[in-house]
Amino acid sequence: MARRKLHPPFFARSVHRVAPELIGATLLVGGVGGRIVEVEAYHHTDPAAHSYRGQTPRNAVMFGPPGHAYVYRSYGIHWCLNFVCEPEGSASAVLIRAIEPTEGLAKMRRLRGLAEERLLCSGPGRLAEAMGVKIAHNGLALDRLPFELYARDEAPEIATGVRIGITKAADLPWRYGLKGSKFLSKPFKEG
DNA sequence: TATGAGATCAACT
DNA sequence: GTTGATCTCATAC
Repeated sequence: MARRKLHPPFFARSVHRVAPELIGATLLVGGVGGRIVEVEAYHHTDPAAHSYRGQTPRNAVMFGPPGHAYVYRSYGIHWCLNFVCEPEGSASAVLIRAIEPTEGLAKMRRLRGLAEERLLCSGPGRLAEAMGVKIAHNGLALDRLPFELYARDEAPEIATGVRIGITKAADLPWRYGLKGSKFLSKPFKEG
């Protein structure tokens, strides 16, 4: 498989361009991971975004340069992985919601304490646990280990829909997924 | 299939 | 004190 690395300029654009282009890309953390099949875009003008109300210690990375990882704790227990986008200071990010596991299946099963492959990485909290992502990854550059990001070979069919689990700006269609994938956290409405 | 509780932390009221 | 970019397990239909 031809592997083209994703370089920092890829992320120095609008989240709304970056998010759909991440579908089908390969993400590895510490050598394990797979193909990204579901993401959501969060822009700082968007009431659902952590950055909407300005900078705090938690979301500071979102206000830094693009091409870095923003990791936060969700509901007190889970870790969620985001990619910071756009030029410095714009404070937008793409939430990685689901991955089709291809590399390091055994290690990810061990980290998740789980046998079923379909549920390994199908959800933001799940994929973070499977790849061992935690607060130590907050602020790390995405073009350096332990992160590895590779561009997709061909543009896949993209499904779009409303984002999941939010109450503010819940009608914005900023969720993107690989059409027909079994590894989505939730199916997209048929279109 | 569907709802409900619990885990547990940062930000906000 | 409440809420949220969540998930798992339990109990009820």
